[in-house]
Amino acid sequence: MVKISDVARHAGVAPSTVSYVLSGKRTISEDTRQRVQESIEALGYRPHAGARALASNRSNVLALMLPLRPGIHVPVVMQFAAAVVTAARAHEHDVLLLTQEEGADGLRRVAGSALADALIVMDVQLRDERIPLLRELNRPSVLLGFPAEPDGLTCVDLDFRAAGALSVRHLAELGHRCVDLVGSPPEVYERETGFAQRVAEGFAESAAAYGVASAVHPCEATPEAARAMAERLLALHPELTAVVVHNEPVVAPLVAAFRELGLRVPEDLSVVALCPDEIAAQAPLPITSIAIPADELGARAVTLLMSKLKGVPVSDATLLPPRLTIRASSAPRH
Amino acid sequence: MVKISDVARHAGVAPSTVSYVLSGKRTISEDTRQRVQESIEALGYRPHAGARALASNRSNVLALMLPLRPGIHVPVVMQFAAAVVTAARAHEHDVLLLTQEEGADGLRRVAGSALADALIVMDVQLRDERIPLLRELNRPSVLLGFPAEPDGLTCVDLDFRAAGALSVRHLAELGHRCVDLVGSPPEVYERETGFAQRVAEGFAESAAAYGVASAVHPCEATPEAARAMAERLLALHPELTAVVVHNEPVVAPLVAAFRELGLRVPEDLSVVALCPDEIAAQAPLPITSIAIPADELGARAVTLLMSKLKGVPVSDATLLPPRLTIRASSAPRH
DNA sequence: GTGAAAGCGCTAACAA
DNA sequence: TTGTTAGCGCTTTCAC
Repeated sequence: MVKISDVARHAGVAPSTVSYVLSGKRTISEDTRQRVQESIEALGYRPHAGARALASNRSNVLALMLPLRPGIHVPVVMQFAAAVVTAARAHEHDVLLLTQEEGADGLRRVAGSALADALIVMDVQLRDERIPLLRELNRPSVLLGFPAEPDGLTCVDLDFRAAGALSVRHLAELGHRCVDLVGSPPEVYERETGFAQRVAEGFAESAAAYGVASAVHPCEATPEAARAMAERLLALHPELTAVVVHNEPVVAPLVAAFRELGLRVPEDLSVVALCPDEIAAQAPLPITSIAIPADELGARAVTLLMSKLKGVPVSDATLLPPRLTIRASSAPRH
Repeated sequence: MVKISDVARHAGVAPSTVSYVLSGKRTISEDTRQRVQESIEALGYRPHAGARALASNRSNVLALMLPLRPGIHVPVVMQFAAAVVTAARAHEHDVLLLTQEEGADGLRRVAGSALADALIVMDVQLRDERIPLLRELNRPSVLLGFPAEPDGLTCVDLDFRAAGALSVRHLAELGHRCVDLVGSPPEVYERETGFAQRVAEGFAESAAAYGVASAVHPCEATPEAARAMAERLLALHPELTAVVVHNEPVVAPLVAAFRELGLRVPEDLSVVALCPDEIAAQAPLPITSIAIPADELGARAVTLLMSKLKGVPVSDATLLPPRLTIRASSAPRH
């Protein structure tokens, strides 16, 4: 194995000089830098990660804990992971993969053994055993999502309130005057003070602002519930011309149900969904949608961590703006 | 930070004794072991990963390179990754995540810097820039899939030939006497001497063995091609009662096409697919299928690496047996 | 602008 | 069965 002293000898300098050329932590004459770089190339030198971590107290590794539980949409997780790895590499860091299964112990382990300098935790629950740990751990961390008590933690997420508002805005601008929200299952609203509520709030506020008649309907995540919901909505609001859906499994069945009930989409009824792009794009009728911006979330999580590692303070909450992709399911009211 | 000397002092032993208690590399009296363990607990000691890697020349980290390119079915990748992490943890190892994008350089980097002890590479292409590197690198590796020249490399994959055979066997046992294979796009057969051929071979051999009439039809991966294929098959073989599909995007469209042509599935025509379980299970009509056993592949890849790390030789090729899941698309011929 | 040398925390050879 | 100690390869302080 080629080591720093080999490079130093080859270049006719001290090992510390090689180290400084690599780190840029002190000024080196152009001449020496050149020679050292050439020696590094010539010998194919790569610093030993462990030795580096030991001496510098930095592993240059981020730990990323991903959920594997059902209900999480897998492509979104992968997209997020890929974005994290790519962003980390751009900052000379590597990524250690942990599964949610490992829980708080896993985080404690990689932090305690100095395997990782910082932690990214996806799929944060409102009451999460990892939260208290992350507080006491003296390693920077970023959470994807917001727990019940986010104070002092750095959290990143889609701005769900803005997403709810944006869905209404899109429909209002198409001329719709009556829009209902088909939401998540009832227990999601009861149990969590989380994103489902925020979508509903943004939806309701924006509807009020646009003078659009609106209502929110929690809905179980089954095709049968979707069918029943479609019938109920038509019975309740004959004047309904647009629907926002925030409930992934229900998107396709709901559209199918409306069609079976004799409504044409988008001619008679426009549909906007909050769901992963894969679901919206691959539906029989491509659905206008607002997606979780997994790429941006991953990249942002990493840049936040990098700031924290440098000691630069960052804001606790980062809410990414929603983006709406117009597909075939929404059209002007007529 | 608690270090090994703190534990040693607390337990009244030498640091090396603590090390040996942890590694089990020499016999320790039950009494000492007990005291040391208690001190470890009491102080919350965790060995410094970098120091360990430096002194022992082992990082206890596996690098896992995953594909993100389109065409790869994402849930399968995630499932594989999860299995690798879980298996690695069972062997006291962690997993470093690399993206295919990093290519050979990424592997060289993590191997050269001693970040990882061993490498797992998924989605191996027939002509892959990483293959020559893996040969010359003095780190054990396992490939998922088979390159053109697999000699000397440790490869793991589904036994595609057996999968082809199994699909026929299932249908033959249901009484079908005429079975066609709708395969991958033509260029896959031309370009690759890989899994597509092996499926076709296993299919053809098994058909011959069961005395079943059969034919192989490459098929483009589009709904239109699926529709055309359905028409063509019916025209060619009016007596056809079963079809095997090895072409993910075509599974659902093909079934739909047969139905539109007046055939009932499975009453008039049985269908078996080689595709990820998600696709088979979530089709409008759940499809009897043989899946890529991502869990087993991941676990096996890790155990193979562990053997290699211990210096135990392993066989070059590991072919996992196919498993067929019976769903609603296959039934006895009548 | 550069060098010398003291550790970082652990493992494993050697010694008892 | 246990202790002593010499590194592992790097970073960083101190010195010039």
